[in-house]
Amino acid sequence: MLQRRFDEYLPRAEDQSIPLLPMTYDHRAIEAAWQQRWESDGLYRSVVDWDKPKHYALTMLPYPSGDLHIGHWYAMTPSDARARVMRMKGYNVLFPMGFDAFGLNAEVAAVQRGVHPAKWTWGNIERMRSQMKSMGAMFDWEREAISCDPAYYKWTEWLFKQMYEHDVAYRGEAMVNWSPTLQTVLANEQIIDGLDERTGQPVIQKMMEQWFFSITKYADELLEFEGIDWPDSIQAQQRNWIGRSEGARVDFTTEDGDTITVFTTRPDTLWGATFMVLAPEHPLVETLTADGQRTAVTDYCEAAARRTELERLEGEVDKTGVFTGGYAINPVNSQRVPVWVADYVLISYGTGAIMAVPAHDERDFEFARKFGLTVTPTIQPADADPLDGATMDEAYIGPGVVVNSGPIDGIAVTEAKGRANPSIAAAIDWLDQHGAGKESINYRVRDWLISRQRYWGSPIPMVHREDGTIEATADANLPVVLPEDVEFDGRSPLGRHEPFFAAVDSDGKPARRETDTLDTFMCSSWYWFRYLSPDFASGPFDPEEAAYWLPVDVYTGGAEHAVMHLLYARFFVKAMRDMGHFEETRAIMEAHGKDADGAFDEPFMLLRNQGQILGEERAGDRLVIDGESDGARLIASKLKVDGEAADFEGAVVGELMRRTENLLQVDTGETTVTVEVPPEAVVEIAHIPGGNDVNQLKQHLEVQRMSKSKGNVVNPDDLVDEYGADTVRAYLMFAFEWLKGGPWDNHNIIGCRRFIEDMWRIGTLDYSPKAPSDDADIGLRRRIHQSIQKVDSEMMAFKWNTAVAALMTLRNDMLDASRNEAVSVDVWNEGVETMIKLLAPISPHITEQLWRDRGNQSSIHLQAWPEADADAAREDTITMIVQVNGKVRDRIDVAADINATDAEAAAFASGKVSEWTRGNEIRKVIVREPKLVNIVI
RNA sequence: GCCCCGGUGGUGGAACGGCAGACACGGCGGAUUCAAAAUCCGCUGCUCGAAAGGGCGUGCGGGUUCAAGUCCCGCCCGGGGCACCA
Repeated sequence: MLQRRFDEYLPRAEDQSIPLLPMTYDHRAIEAAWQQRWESDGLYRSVVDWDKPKHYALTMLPYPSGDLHIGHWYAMTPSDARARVMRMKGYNVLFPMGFDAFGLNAEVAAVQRGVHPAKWTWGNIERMRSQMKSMGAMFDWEREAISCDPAYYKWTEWLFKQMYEHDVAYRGEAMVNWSPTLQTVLANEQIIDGLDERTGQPVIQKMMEQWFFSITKYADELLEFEGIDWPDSIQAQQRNWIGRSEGARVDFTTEDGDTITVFTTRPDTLWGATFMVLAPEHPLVETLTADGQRTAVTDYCEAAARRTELERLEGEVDKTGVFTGGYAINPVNSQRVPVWVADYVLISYGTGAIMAVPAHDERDFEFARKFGLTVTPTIQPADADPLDGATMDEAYIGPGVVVNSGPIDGIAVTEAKGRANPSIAAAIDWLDQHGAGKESINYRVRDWLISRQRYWGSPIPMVHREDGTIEATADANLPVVLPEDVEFDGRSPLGRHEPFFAAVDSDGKPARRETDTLDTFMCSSWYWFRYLSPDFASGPFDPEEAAYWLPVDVYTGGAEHAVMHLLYARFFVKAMRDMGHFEETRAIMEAHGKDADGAFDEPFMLLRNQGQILGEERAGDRLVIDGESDGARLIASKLKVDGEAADFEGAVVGELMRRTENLLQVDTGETTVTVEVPPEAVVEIAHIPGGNDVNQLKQHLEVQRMSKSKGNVVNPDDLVDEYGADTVRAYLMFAFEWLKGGPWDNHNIIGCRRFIEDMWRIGTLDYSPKAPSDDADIGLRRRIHQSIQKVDSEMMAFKWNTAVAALMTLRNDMLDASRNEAVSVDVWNEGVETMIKLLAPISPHITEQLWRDRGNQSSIHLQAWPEADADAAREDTITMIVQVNGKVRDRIDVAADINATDAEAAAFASGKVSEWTRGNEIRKVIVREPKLVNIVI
């Protein structure tokens, strides 16, 4: 029988500092005591040791927003568990933590509360650091880096200066995104559908002089993912974002002699270019416009400027535009083509001007038909009547053969892009020979706009001299410190704070300091270098540390950073490499015999993105639905939430089980009905007054991100207090597919709490066998060693749910063994110790307590990771599947090493099989020893 | 429109092309209890059947294979990214 030995327990006299074992499993006492003890022992300090293999595990650093969120736990604790496994496997593991502390959010939040951003941020850091400690993670706090600390941003500034001196950073004028709400410019990556991704407010396009990083120089290298193991979706997103298109740049000449350069992916259709279109912001619009058209063009451009990007993208389905009155010459056939202005051409892509080929481009076709412009086909599809520009009713996009195009007539047009398409290759060659244009690659990605008209960020270490030139602040004067005695009124105070902006240049003349600050994404583009040596005073990182720890082996964090942080980080490493910042590190690596090739091309060798924890799913509403069935589902015409059966005649009444979009799964008590709620359905929701429709219903039922305003926040502190960090950690790993995430569910956590309590029972059981048997020993050892194999491989693959499941299965086996009392004490102990070790990365406190309580002096977290004994794990009998025509008809226990002949014989000996084969010719027998026999009749 | 990822019991989720539904929650039945909670034992995809056992089942339709949740083709649906991108 299981028996607890609560009353037998006494603290071990020889080591009073080990926390006392509580009488019962008391997670509060155990967790607090061990966290303190680990800290005082420096258990998680990581120090360079060239005699041991290193492992740099990194998880994205939090932004100090106030409180630690369950999402932080979800992201960080599996990362911690993985780092712990690597440590137990003998690696010297670095697992640091810090804070991404600058940024607009902190500034806005602090000012709203009437607190200084510095005070607000540092307060939050204190709070979150202590909350993080309650996770029991193995963070090495000695290496903490905080981006708003002058000791940190000195090097952010220094790196900016390096970029400037190496022509990677530059000041330039460009059309940029300006947020009137935030009173600052934003990077393209921070704009989604014309809205600022943080506040959801519209941004407008403005011509402004700003600081940029020329990330476009690295576009091609950033498209390469060779040698790194990153998720497909992140690679795809980055490739999409970079948006490489192969084609040509072609110069058209206006009648005034100006050049209009266009980019096209289809130079083979140049002979069909019957007009041109400029973006309203294009610099040549002004000069090209004929007097008679001036009013119309000016009005059009002004109207376009007033519209936000959002309206331009979403509002206009119909093409608009106006003729400038000007003409240009098509260089391939010297034809005179009219030049139009239209906002379907974007100033921010390509050259802001296009050649329009209405016959073979849908947008140009629509425009040409609307304004009565000439359509000239230059591609003839095979097996079709000749295309007629006057009568075509849509643009032809497919393959064929080139026509009406002089020198390239007759060449095949395929679906291939770039030079792989014979017609495009021929056109490019022709352009090249005639000096009319050249092969060109265009990227969608723009240079990274890094200046912000905000206060709470790293200062840009530049001064504007009286003569209008710009110079960098001398290294000796870094960091340029952000002043704290400022007043806030919605705009950045720096531009009005004379003690800050009054500077002197290198000649001693008065100068004005740059008052924009750096995008906070720059701070987080190099933070993993600072962790290596947060106090290092003569560079951003100590090459001695870097040589040992770099590169980062495993990086985990949210996929929302796909085209921001994760792209910038890659760019940064490449730029730092090209500026020579890793040369000393490389030399040290090589001196230690470590291969430095590729160590500085990419920041993170392996990347995994956890999913997101959403608010708890809303179900259980009582629904009354009237509608008609289309066979598969019920189409609702009227629907009432929390209504009564009598509300509609003949209605379906039931409980909401699940909602996806406008499809509801409704449990009527007898069956589950799928209900579709079309937009025109009449919807009544008791506590939402007024006219409701399917959108209110969605709102009402939405499973979504947790937020304070929605009141669906799961507070990790409360969970930890109630269940313990060990249980919460295990639950977060068990309840979700880690890479996917999902809605929070408060009910299932009890299963993990039971599991942890069972671990306690097993670990504290005073076991003695009643009837020891070798069979029992062999059986349990098999299960133990199979569990080691399973848990190890699942953890290495980030499959935390199945790793925990395997441990739960072992728990069940151990509980069975404790009841049967047939295994020897040695095997029982082997099971207990293996379980403690395998669980240690997931639930570090209870395992430490049990381990020490079993008389061990050293921490569980310093023990070697269990290695599976393949012989012990091997099954000697297995269940062989016998199929007839692929259907399972019998299961037979056979020796695991059975040969094909015996397996077949065993299968035919089965009575169940002969019932199915009787009277039939055996056509074929497939034997997959030792697992399966399939008899085909 | 293009790119990426998904769709499996009441729920979260398991399944090297080879026993679909591991593990857990919930549910049902039982034990214990004066009773409840906790705990323990059994059952739990749907369906026909008293049972033995059978049939059906991984979004839909085809295909490859002795064998398909898994591979291929074509759809539908959901999530994410890009998008008047020249």
